[in-house]
Amino acid sequence: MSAAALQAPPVELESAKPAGRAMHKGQQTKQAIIEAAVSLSTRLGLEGLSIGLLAEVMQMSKSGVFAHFGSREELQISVIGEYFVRFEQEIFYPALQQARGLPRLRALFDNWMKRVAVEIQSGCIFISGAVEFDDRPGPVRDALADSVQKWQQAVYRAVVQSQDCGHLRAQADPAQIAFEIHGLILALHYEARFLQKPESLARANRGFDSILERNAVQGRSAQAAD
Amino acid sequence: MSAAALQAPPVELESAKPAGRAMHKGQQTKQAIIEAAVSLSTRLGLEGLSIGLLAEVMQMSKSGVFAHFGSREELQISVIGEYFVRFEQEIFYPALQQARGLPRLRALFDNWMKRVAVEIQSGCIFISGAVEFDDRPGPVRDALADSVQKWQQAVYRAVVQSQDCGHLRAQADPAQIAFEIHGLILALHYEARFLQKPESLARANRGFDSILERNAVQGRSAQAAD
DNA sequence: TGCAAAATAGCACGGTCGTACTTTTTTAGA
DNA sequence: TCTAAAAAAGTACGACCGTGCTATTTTGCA
Repeated sequence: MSAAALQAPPVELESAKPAGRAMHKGQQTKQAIIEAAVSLSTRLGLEGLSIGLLAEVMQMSKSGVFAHFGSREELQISVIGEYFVRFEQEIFYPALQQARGLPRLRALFDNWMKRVAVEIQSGCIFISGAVEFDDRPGPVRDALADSVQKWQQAVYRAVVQSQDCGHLRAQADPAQIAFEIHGLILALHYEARFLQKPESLARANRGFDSILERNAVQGRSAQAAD
Repeated sequence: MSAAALQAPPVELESAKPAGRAMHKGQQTKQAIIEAAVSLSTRLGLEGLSIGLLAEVMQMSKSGVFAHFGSREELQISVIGEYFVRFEQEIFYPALQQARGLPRLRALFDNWMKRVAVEIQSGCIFISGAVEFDDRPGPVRDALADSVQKWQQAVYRAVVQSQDCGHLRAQADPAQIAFEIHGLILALHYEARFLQKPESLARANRGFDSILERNAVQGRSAQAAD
């Protein structure tokens, strides 16, 4: 027991501060490496991310970078984790400030669109990763799928809440709505980033509006909706 | 001029037979290599396709394979060409047998769905390639984008024809409809292949029906539709 | 059937990759 | 300030990559 107590790092406790909480040098550079790795991965994909290139960007030696992770897979998993955290912070949490139901669902989609508008230039790990790992089982694929599904759950809940609030038809299938929203985002990403069609952003927005209209409450003057 | 005539291969004329038209040995094996390459590329992506692996599959030497193409890029372009031809033959041409308008559009989508149902196991070069080459300009990207756009044009035309035939509302934006169809296919591929959700096939079909309903001719009893 | 030409194989090169092992430098607490 | 531990660098290895160059084998027409 006392041996275990010795192994536990004595610091760690004042963990309140979000970004700059007292880190040792190693943790700081590890965080810096991960951020550079995320930036590289969005552009080159998780498979295009190499330790050599990462070391070059960081102006470190390959082995210096490598030591922080122990394997390439662990590095990739760290990247996925960081990417997911940003996803939450940029899209999910801000949307929580909107009222439950349609307003929040709208905010979720709008924030998502804003993000994709940026990713048209850089790329999205959840999309490129799905292609890279779709028949390569293992911990990286699992981490990726977990993150994506957590995110999809959030969208799904927002749809269900919109039904509960009477903003969307109760008979509508919420999973079908989430599926179609997902399709719009994927088509936007494909056509804007690969085919370079600038009108895609407006197309995705129109598609979303059309989904809401089609699933709006009928008859009784559409209660709180918009 | 006579020199040009000499360079033209003297055979080539009885080109009627679809698969086995009189080839020299070289052209036969080249075709066999391309077919193996397509099979590998659907699973591993155009970037995952390596000459070494291809040689192993073909039971040939690396240099033997390489000589047919002169470069990896040329090999990739050949794969894209072959893949496109199959796309046409499996999806596009059969749909032409249906009557112009909604029936043909439906056939196009149905054939497409049948194909994607298979690609859930293998993969789709037009999807993985878009991710791999979306910020890598060059002849491969161009070949890929050309093929995709040719296919999208075909879908677009089928939509416009459905309007011309009075099967779909004339006021509808055909490009928007094509965009949303594309989204359904992409979501299907993503959720079925990566997330392994078997209900995605039904979701895509429901989405397509919903697009048709929403854009059906109003009032006057929907002329020839369905 | 012989022979040029086409097809295939063999081999080597420089490059990048992930990662193991060792050595040096930097860090931070007593 | 001294020193053990943490962090980083150095080096090397085996694997695979695309591709050039040179043999060897196989083809198909005169």
